[in-house]
This record gives sequence, C-alpha cells and structure tokens, in this order.
Amino acid sequence: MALRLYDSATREVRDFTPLQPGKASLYVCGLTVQSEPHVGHVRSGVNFDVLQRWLRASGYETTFIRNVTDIDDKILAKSADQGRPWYNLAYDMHRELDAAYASLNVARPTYEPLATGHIPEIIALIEELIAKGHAYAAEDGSADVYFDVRSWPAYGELSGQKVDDMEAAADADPRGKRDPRDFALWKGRKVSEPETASWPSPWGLGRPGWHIECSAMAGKYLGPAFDFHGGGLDLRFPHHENEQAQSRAAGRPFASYWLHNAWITTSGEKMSKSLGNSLVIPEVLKKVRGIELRYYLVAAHYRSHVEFSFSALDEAASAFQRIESFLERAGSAEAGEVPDAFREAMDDDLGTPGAVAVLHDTVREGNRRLSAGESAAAEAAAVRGMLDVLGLDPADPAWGSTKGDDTALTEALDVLVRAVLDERAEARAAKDWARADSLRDRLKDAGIEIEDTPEGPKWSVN
RNA sequence: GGUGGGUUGGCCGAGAGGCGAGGCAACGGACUGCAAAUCCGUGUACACGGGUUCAAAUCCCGUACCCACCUCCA
Repeated sequence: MALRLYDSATREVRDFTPLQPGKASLYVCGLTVQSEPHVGHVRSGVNFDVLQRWLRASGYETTFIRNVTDIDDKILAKSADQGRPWYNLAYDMHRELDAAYASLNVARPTYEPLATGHIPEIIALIEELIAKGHAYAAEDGSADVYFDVRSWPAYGELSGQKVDDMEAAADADPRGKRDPRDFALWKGRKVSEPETASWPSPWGLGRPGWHIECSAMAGKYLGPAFDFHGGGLDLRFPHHENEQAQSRAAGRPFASYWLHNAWITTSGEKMSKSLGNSLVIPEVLKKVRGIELRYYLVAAHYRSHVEFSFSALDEAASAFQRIESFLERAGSAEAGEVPDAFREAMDDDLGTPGAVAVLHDTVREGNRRLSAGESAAAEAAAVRGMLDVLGLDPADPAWGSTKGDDTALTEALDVLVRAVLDERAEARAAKDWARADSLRDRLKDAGIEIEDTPEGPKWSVN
C-alpha cells in the first residue's frame, strides 16, 4: 500500500502521486521570528520533519524548503518596544528557533530561505500579477500594492469559503483597496517605520506583504509546481489561500497537496503569548529531555488537537524510557527494516499513533525474549529502525553527547558509587539486608538509582 | 452570519459498521533477600436522545457542550 495523505484542499485522503517519479518536494511555512518558540510552534517542525523522514525512508529523493519570515508588523512593533533594530530581534529569535529545533532533533531543511533575502523575486512576482490584471497599486500614493480578489474567481477554494460570505475584517485598513478583502502584496513604508525596514520598488519604498514571500520562495526553490505545502492549521486562511491565489493567478500550478497540522492547546485554548511563557521550549526542557518532548509530539496524530499538560508529558517520558531501557538491555543493534505494520500505519496519513503502538509491541516482544533468555537482536534492530524514522533514536548524535561531555565527572562518580556498591555487596553476602538497603537508600537520596541485574548492580543518575 | 474540527476507560491517546491500538497509572501473579527492571494476567470506554442494521464508538436524524478560522498567528 502506497503513501496516502489527507489533502486539506480536497478534504480527503489521497494517494500520493509525485509530480516527478521518485522525487518529492515539500514547502513548509516556518515561523515569523518575533518571539521565543513555544511547544505549539515546534509541533509543526516535528510533524513535517517526520513527513520528510518518512518520504526519504520510502525512497523519495526529497527537497524540503522551510522558510523564515524575518520582517513583518509584529517584528517592527516589538523591536521598537525593546529599543533595538528589528533585524537584531529577528536574528536573535531565529537563533532561538534553531536551538529549539536542534533540541528536538528536527532536521535542517534542504534550504531555509529568509523573506528579506528575496526582495527581487517578490517584486518580479508582483509585477507579473499587475501585468496580468490581478493586482494593482493603491491610488492613494501609499506605495501599497494589493491583490485583486475579485479578479480571481477561484479565490476561497482552498479554505472552502465564498468571498461574499466572509466577514469584512474589523481591523482591515481599507485605505486604497478596491475591496476590503484584497490583501497587501507590497506595503508602502510608513513614516513611523525604520528606513532599514524598506526596500526600493517600482511603487516606492516598502516591504513585502506577508503572503507573497512564500509564493516567491516556493517558486524559486521548488519551481512553479511542487508536491506538498504544509503549515499550521491557522495558516490555511488567509495565508495559504492567498499564496495559492497569487501563485495560480501568476500562472503557476503551485502545490499538489496541502497539509495542515492541528493545534496544541492549553486549558482548552490555543497557545498564545498571552498565556505566558511557561511553555517556551527552554522552560519545557527543564522538565523533560528533548527526545521525550519529541516522543510526546509524535505519539499524537498530526491532525489531532493536543491538549498540552505536564502530566501527559511525564507519561510520555515514562513510555519512552521503556523503549530506551529495552534498547539498553538488548545491547547494541544497527537500525533494521521497519515492520510491515509500522509501514502501513505511516503510509496511512502519517499514522504515528499506530506506528508507536507497533513500536511498543515490538519492545514487549523483545523484552519477552530477553526474559526467556533468548536473543532480541531482531526486535532491537526493528526498534532502532522505527525510532530512526520518527527521529527518536537515542543513539543519534543529534541528541548531543551528554555522555561524553563530563566523562571525567562520570568516571569519578563511578569510582565513588562502586565503593558504596562493594560495601553493599559485602553486606548482602553477609545477609545484612538492613545495611544493604540503607546503602542503596543513601545513593537514592543523592539521585542515584541502583538496579540489580544478572550482570551485577547498575547505577544511573536520575 | 460563513467555514471547519471535537466530546472514547482513573489519565493520555488511536480507531471509523462485526475479532478490546498502544502507553501511563492501579491491582494480582512470576522473578528478586527486599526492591528496580521485565514478563504474565486483570477494565461492562466511546457526550446525550432517537433511528437504520443480524450487528453501531463507527452510519442517519436531533440535542448539549467545547474549540478553531473568516486578512497578526505553528
């Protein structure tokens, strides 16, 4: 059974037929780098990273573009509040985003274009739209350029809306627009905005509107037609609707499939800045490891709403630790082929919950064999293979060399712990259980867990 | 007003007409000096009211509640 995915445009699960046999092209809307990324933001990164990995694992030569929006109203407003240049804020937040992705083992895309690096392509696309009668420069001398929604009959097709049914935006600035639903392709510079945030254009100094950058960049790196376009559900309208309208109006077929990941909510509500910053990635990673947070995100289907809670996150961490301890027990194994059931789950609209269930089934079978004194090499190889596809392989160097970082400390601690364990071994040999347990308890109080195994006691820092 | 999604056991979270996904927690058993880890076992779950069907968590009608989008949003 081949890969099939839910296409938001047609609202049905469709078989994936690549434009070019054996190849897959994917454009994902990244973030506007205006604040620290929180759990909700990285969900999209993780979801599409899993898609990208599965496409590659399925044999597709994959080109993956994920942009960064580094100029927009919010960046300008926030940087002004903070009293620093907008590009400094954007750069800092971009680095925070990179760090968050890295801590979750989200692979780098083939290329990560910035909006500000594509002004010539954006201007060229706007000129093309004007020439074709789908865009116009505002007549109020503002240097704004708008897309003419009424000139494109298919407008609204992606989000299933009719122009006439739409609520006129309360906050839409009607200046210079022919229709309130027309959206900006180019925003003329306002006197209140810094000069550094504007570029010369045929219409005057200004900067790109939000949507046009993605059309321009997708076109530059993936061509006029490509396979997948992804992003968060809230981007479906207006962002993706507008991207598609302006791209198609310019004669480009654009994306064959539209994929949208659902929300992470807290207290039943969409995550947002107003809920505080307790869910920014560095804060969350004080509670669980990056690999555990990633497992939490992967264990839910990408189209399901997730109600974030730290207790659910803890459960996920426990579940993941079960997988890790199996790999430790089973010993080293190379990543092997994934089981058919895993493949079927992933092929079915990226069914990671079912895939994770297969993972656990395999772990249980492996543990059963180990308990029976048999080899679990086959299970360990399969588990490694599955974890690899999900970006959850604990042995992946991307998770950092925490073991190597403090080798000296670990060795020193090992000597001390061994000394205590030797003492405990003597006590146990003498059947002095009270003393043996007291030694173990003292280590536990220091955060060191002791497990007695057939190969002798093992210790680990909790 | 328009569009779309949701409500599943103590908790998280799949499934989309018929064999109880999986995990966490709990309980019982095995193993262990005791633990830990692991294995085996244990669950009258599908918001509510009707209907269709041999069979409904799944389809239909209705009701309730929740959420998202409608030009700032992952």
